[in-house]
Amino acid sequence: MSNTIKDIAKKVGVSTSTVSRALNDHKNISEKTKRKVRKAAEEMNFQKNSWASALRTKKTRIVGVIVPSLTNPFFARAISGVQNIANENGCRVVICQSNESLEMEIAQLNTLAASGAEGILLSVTAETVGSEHIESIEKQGIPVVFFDRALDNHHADKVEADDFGAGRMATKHLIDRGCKHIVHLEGPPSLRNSRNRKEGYLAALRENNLPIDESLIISTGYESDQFDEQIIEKIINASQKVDGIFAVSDPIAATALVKLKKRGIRVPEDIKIIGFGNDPIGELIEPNLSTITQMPLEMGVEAINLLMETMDGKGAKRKTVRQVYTEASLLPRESTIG
Amino acid sequence: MSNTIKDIAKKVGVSTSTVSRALNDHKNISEKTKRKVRKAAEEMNFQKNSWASALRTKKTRIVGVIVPSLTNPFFARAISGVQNIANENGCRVVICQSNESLEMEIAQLNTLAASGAEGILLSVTAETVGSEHIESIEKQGIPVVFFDRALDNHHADKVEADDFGAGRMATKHLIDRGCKHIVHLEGPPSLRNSRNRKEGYLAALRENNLPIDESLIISTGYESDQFDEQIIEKIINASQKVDGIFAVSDPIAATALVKLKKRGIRVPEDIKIIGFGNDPIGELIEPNLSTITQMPLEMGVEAINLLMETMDGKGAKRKTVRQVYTEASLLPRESTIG
DNA sequence: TTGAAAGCGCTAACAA
DNA sequence: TTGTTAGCGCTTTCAA
Repeated sequence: MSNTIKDIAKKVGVSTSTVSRALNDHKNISEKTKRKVRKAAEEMNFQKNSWASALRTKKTRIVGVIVPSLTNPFFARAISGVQNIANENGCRVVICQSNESLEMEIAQLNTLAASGAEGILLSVTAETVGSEHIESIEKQGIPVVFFDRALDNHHADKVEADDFGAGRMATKHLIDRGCKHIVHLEGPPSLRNSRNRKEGYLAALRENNLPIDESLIISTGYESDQFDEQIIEKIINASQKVDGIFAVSDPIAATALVKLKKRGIRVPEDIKIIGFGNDPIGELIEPNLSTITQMPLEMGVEAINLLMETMDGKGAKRKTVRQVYTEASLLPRESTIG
Repeated sequence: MSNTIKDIAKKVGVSTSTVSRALNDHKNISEKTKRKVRKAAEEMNFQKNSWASALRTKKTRIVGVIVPSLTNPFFARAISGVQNIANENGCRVVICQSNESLEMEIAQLNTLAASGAEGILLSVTAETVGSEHIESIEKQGIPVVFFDRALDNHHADKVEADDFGAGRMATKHLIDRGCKHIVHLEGPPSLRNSRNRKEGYLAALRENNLPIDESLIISTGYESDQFDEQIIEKIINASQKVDGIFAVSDPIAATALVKLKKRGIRVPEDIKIIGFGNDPIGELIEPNLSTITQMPLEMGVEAINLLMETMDGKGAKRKTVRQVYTEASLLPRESTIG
């Protein structure tokens, strides 16, 4: 095993407490001693035993991250952002996937709490409705920060994309391209993001004096395997001839695009389609999919910053809830322009 | 904070050592005492402090996993397998992504070692050539098990897919469908997987008395953004008319498919294409992509089992290297059948 | 079968 | 500015 502060103390000729303080940059230690101690630590390749430290201080420097799925490029990227900042600050990141299952989400939260996570970054599942399980974690003194997917009836800090603005931007883009009868493929209404994107869609219609036709709002999931064949029927058989589609996600948009093409419908000539999220898939399908880009890395960074601020808040519990919005922007490609 | 064994001891009326032993199922404790202690622990919702335990026993029950990228559905799934088994055995899993960078891989290995990982599951980057960095970890007594992507000149346990067999199967499938001039889009030769898939391709050609044409073997990466436009030129301008393509990955196969279609080449009529890995993208492109399915979950399970066996090996260091192959199978779709 | 006591490596109150 | 000392919660040797 590696060296301990005792070894350093012996070598430098001071006490272990002086070593500990020097290493932790305590203010009451002379620069000279600090230098000597640090030099010795370096030479001996000292690694502080974080369990001993955690045991003593009750600070583990562990943060947990729970995402619905690691496969989603968005989350993978956001996690990179989290890891970068966390590591810079001497924190370890423990990553968990809930696989869109509330049961898993609860289990992961409890496991994280049991393993001493000092804070948790959470992106909820589409199944998550109540927030008792989250409150129970917070009651244990572990702060939770939502990122990307938040619960709106829960008072915790949140980092989200501007889903409303982005939904409006996407819809406006279709309108600008001449669309009059725009379908919205709506995500699970349990998710705040889905609802906000839909609200953006509705706002854009209203602002451009287009009628809102409830039959053009069709429910689906986020992933392509949740795409139901009936959606195509509904689009084709709509009372008004559909000429635009705004989908809640790129996989859904891409699936719709492919299936419509199979039915002989031309994209973008007959129907223009825009997705959401800038999934790599959009560049592979034909025609390329217009989409909304988010900033996953930045979102991860914002979230971990918020969390660490709270963690280091020395018990001074803040009463305000902070909400950070990251930018989203339009990425027009062939499926709306071509 | 939560209860300690001291609290349990007080409640049950025994000593802390008895509680500790009862909880750890020590053989010299009567069943009656064990029952009482466990009941109390349950009632008090006792969570053992793993740092105190780690500090004392020097066993952390932490395993690290390093993958090139979390975005890859294959790795995300393999990690699920690892997490399931690890959690069942009271282990925590720390996940890191190396982003296909050797420098990152080295950094992650060192971070994991410093945070006391007792074992590491590693899927190397395409840049990884030497194995000094891995040896240096092993010298610290931390066993490393390769999964999916292994280094062949390194004596550590490995869990891999049967890339050779799968490459042969894919190529044989094209031959069975009537292809005579088959291009292989080859992955980075630094990766054992790439080489094995290519060897499978060559074997299939040989076994079916087809000539091997070096100009039909074209280098590329694993990801679609590593696809070079020149590949298309090479395929179109080949001396012999190409009628089949076996690509090292689905993203590469899908990109080739899309770009060939843009050039007016029909798939599968003119050229049949098969990829590797069963990426969701294969079902979204038109025509659907034939592919090879692997068993990511099983691979993760095998890998963590191997690692835990070694970790729990009570110092009895094994001298043999174990190698596990997981099955791969053919998934024919429209791009070779249609 | 159980208990007493020491100690893992670190930190922090208190004393000097 | 530095040292002494006690103790975080757990395991384990030794003794009973």
